[in-house]
Amino acid sequence: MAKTRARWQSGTTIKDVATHAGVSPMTVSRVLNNEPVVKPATRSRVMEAVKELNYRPNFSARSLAKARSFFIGLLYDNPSAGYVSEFLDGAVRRCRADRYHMVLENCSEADEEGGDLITETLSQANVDGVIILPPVSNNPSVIQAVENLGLPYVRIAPDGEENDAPAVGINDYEAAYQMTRHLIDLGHSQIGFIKGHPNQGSSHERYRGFADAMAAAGLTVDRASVAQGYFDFRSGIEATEALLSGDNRPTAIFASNDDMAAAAITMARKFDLEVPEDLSVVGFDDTPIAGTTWPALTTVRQPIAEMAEAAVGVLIRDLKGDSDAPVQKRWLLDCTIVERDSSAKPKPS
Amino acid sequence: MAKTRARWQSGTTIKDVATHAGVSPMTVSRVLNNEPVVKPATRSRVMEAVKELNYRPNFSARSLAKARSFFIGLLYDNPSAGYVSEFLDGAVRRCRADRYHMVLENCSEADEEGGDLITETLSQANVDGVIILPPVSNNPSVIQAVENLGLPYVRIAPDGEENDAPAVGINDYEAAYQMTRHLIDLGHSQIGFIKGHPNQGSSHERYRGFADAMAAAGLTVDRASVAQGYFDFRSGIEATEALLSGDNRPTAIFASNDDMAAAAITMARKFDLEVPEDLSVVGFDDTPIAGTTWPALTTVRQPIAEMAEAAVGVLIRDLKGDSDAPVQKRWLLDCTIVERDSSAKPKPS
DNA sequence: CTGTTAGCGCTTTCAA
DNA sequence: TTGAAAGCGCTAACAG
Repeated sequence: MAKTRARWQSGTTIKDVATHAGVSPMTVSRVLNNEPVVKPATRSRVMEAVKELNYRPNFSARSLAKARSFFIGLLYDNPSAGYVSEFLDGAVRRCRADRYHMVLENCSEADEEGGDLITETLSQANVDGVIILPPVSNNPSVIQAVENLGLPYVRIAPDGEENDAPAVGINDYEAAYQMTRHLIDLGHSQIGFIKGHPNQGSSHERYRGFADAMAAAGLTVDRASVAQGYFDFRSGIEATEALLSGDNRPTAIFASNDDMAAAAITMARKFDLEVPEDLSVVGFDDTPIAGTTWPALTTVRQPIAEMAEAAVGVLIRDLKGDSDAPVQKRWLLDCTIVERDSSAKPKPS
Repeated sequence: MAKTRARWQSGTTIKDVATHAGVSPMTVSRVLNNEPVVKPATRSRVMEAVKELNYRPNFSARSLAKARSFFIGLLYDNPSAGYVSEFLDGAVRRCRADRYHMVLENCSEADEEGGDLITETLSQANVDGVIILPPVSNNPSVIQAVENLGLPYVRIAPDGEENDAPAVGINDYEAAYQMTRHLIDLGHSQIGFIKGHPNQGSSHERYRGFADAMAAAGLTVDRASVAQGYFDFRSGIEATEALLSGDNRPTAIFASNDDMAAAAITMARKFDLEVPEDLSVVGFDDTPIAGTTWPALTTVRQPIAEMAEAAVGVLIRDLKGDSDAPVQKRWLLDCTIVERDSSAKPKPS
């Protein structure tokens, strides 16, 4: 017995369809690729044959002939879990519209291997282009590897402006500015801020947004009202303790991410402060945690899925090569503030 | 000027390498595929040529010739974010060992489309096999579509036993049993249980494990000590309230997942109960939330990455077809209990 | 151990 | 508007 052909192949080829429809394989190909030149009558004849034979094109063959794989690689490391999966949603959705597919590549070992692993993996994956998630989007050796392969790529939320490859990110500054305004508009003037990890660009942007909004409102930001955090829960605990132990206790705390905001809420209780009555707490990111704090957290929602769609869109456009105009290099999407229950007017004291 | 060839192609082919090394293309192919027959001297000569020419194999061509794509599809919907991303880690890692790659397919629209979308997408994706995450692993129309395509597949944590395709899951019953033992061993005898969503098989298994452990210890489980939840925070709040309002207030609460356990911790405070001094609370899943409750949550850790590795391993073995022996159909991996700060001995009253 | 031949299934190119 | 020929880059099968 002949070794069965791979099970995923339906077995029928374009040739069978051609015979069945009484045309040449080439015509079938044209129909399948939606080329407009085919006569409607012929087209429908072919379509019928396709249906009847339950024909499925072989995409390896197509890739080989077209020299395009219709696969897009996604390089990630281990950002917050929610980030990847929400990103995937957007990316996969956008891909489907153009019949592309996402291939995943974990880059956590990229550092030791110095990019060689990426090079090998990526060329095996046979992708037409690559999307690079943070923090990999700031990893020079990975970027280098991708460039050496000659692959077009889009970076997500990269820190610096070191190169001119397209990048998609969020407007951290603006979002932090608006969130600060939200607190100010509620009537707060003593606002504490918990910074993010100093090795990440967004930390600085968020702080800038906060500081500028305060300044614009004529409010002062002194040392005592800013605490250093590192994006994790534990550091949020310590930062909050510092903020709440001072003389001029703030009536609101703006943490640079949700984990630290959750910590602030927890810590408030140790100080016998009710949230939001005695202390408003707001975060950033709208991670799942925001829905499981008590009270539920007012926070900044990143349009992660939209970023994904944008990134895939840019890449596909590039791949198609139908944009001769110099492409825009940097997209900054706007966030939205999700008002839940952890922020309110300060108690009239 | 000729249309440039796709950028991901290095341009050099197996033929160039062959010429450069003074052998036939076939020999190069054998070297590249690690076939042991090649004479070491020849092999190294080829390797050098590969290096010098910076040759990268074209995987579409290989796929076409081998009738295998080396892609594995991952069908998911939207389980908890952490689940997907941890699963991916394990899957991608395991794939790399055999030079496979993961292609992602979102199935959230599968219900309306009745499987047709999946059929189309999947045949385009050109995958050799498929791994199906919950809750899709219980979606009959998706399973049907995959089977129609003749694709081998592995389901993750499916509920029933309706079919005999391979499946990988965790031993919910055993884990719940052990966690209950943990509480009993600490000295608790009044233990409240918050059930999970009744439409999921794991809810029942976890409850069974709890009930059996209690029975085995000679402890009674009455109506008042079991509350219905639905896996979300809100339902955990209500369930805990019910549990804590009764006459025989429990000294420990076992929630069927972490979200509900987080709710239990929150609710305990409303009742002026300290955790774990007055009330122990334990969860299930070890989601990121478990690290951001206060106190940190004792919970059951699922070996998600291991499940992924197992699933990919099974699939690849099947794909290789090198196992003639009837394959095992169902794997149940063991969980581990992560003891943190939310469980302790009951206060001597 | 290595080479030759003949495709894999589709698309490009050119001709009709 | 359609078809014929000639590969895309690689590997199975067979010879030697």
